Parts: sequence; C-alpha cells; structure tokens
Amino acid sequence: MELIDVFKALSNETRLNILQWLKEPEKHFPKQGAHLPKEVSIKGGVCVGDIQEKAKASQSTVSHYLNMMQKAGLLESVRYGQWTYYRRNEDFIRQLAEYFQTEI
Amino acid sequence: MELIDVFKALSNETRLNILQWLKEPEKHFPKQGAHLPKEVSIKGGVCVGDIQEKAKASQSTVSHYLNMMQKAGLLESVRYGQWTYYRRNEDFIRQLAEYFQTEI
DNA sequence: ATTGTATATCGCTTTTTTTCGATATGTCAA
DNA sequence: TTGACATATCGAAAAAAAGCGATATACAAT
Repeated sequence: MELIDVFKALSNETRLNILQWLKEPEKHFPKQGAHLPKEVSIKGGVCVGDIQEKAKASQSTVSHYLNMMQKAGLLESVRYGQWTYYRRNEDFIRQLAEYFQTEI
Repeated sequence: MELIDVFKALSNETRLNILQWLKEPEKHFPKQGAHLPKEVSIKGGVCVGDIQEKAKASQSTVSHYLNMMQKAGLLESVRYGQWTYYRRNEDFIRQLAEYFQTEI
C-alpha cells in the first residue's frame, strides 16, 4: 500500500466528493445504470460520464482522477461494453481506516 | 476541520515520518528535552532542531513542515524559552481517525 | 465498412508545492 | 548591550500536480 498516494488522492475536493458520492450511488446518480444489467449495476458502479457530469470537470480530468484513485487503491473498475464503471474498493478503505487508527 | 489540508499534510514522506516519530518521542529522540524541565518534556514535545536533525532537511523546510502540520491540526506547539516544542495533537488525531472510519 | 459514443491518453500551459539560502525575530547569557 | 543560538519568515528557483482540449482507442449499431 502506498500510503502517500492514498493521501494525495484524498487531497482534492472533487476527488473526495467522488469518493463520498460513491458511498450511495443510487442517491447521487439517480439515472445510474441506465445501460447495463443488474449484476453490474447492483454493485454500485457508476460510469465515468455520470461522474463527470456531477463533478463538473472535463472528461479528461475526471478520467485522470478516477485512474489515480484506482491506482491508490480507493476505487476499482469494471468495464462493461464501452462503459467503465467505477466503485469504491470497500475492503481497501476499511483496511485503510483501521491502519489509520493504529498507525497514524 | 479542513480535511483537505490534513490530507495534504500527510502527503509527504518526511511529514508522515515526523508524525510517527512523535508517537514515541523518547524512542526516536533519545537526547530529547536536554534543556527544559519535566512538566514540558513529559508531554512528549520535541524541539525543532532535534526533528530537523532526524529529518535531514533544511531548518527552514522543517520549520515550514511543522507549521503546516500544526495548521492542519495534527500538531500543537509549546514555546519554552528559545525553543519551540512540537507534539502530536492526539485529540485531533483520534477524532480524525473516527471521522475517517465513518465518513470516508 | 462507417458512424457514433464512452473512455483513455497525449501534449501542453497554468498553478501549486517543495525546498533552499538568506534574513528577521526572539531569547538567553556574559 | 552584545553575541550566540533557536526558530520563523521571506523570496526565489525547481519540481510536481492540476486541468484542459485534442486525439486515440475501443466498442456498438447501422
């Protein structure tokens, strides 16, 4: 785990927002999963376009953010057709919170 | 609490080290508190010079780091004569860990 | 095959952060 | 009050990150 990359990923308002939106995807992305079948949408993945729209940043910026957050371990992605769905990596985040409590 | 400033403060190896060194000052700063009386040293404060020496960065850089970490809430300082002693703000850090667990 | 759409990547400029040496401030001791 | 020392602040150069439009890639549908 590259702890510093995690903290860097969290050092930005928009990225922090994205992480929190993805805690409750159905709440923050009402039209979520208009495309794909349940077995994907049910897991709380949201596609880049939907995230971009809400984040109000350019497509390339949001794509970059999501990639960065995934590399840090905070997110995971599933590609489904032409869409890439991102969701929180809850296991990692749970571990992280534990680590934070004991080691920071 | 400016969460982002906290994460920024944690996004640097040296600063992260300092925070961890200060968990066990007597272990990492053996000659700690050569100066000041117990009522200060007992609280785990370490002076800038000692931290600088261990961190192997310039005096101005370390001073800047410490200031940044204090502004973020992670550290608190006590001035004693010509020395400034920094120690962890454990209350804040505990709160932070809790926040992390529930909100991130 | 071609067109349209979603996402990723590239190249670039702007902004922010890092880091330092120099200098200022504050304190102690002679 | 002068000199020595600890720390803070200033100003600037270098490095890194942010953020965009343009372009590439990958897939879908016609």
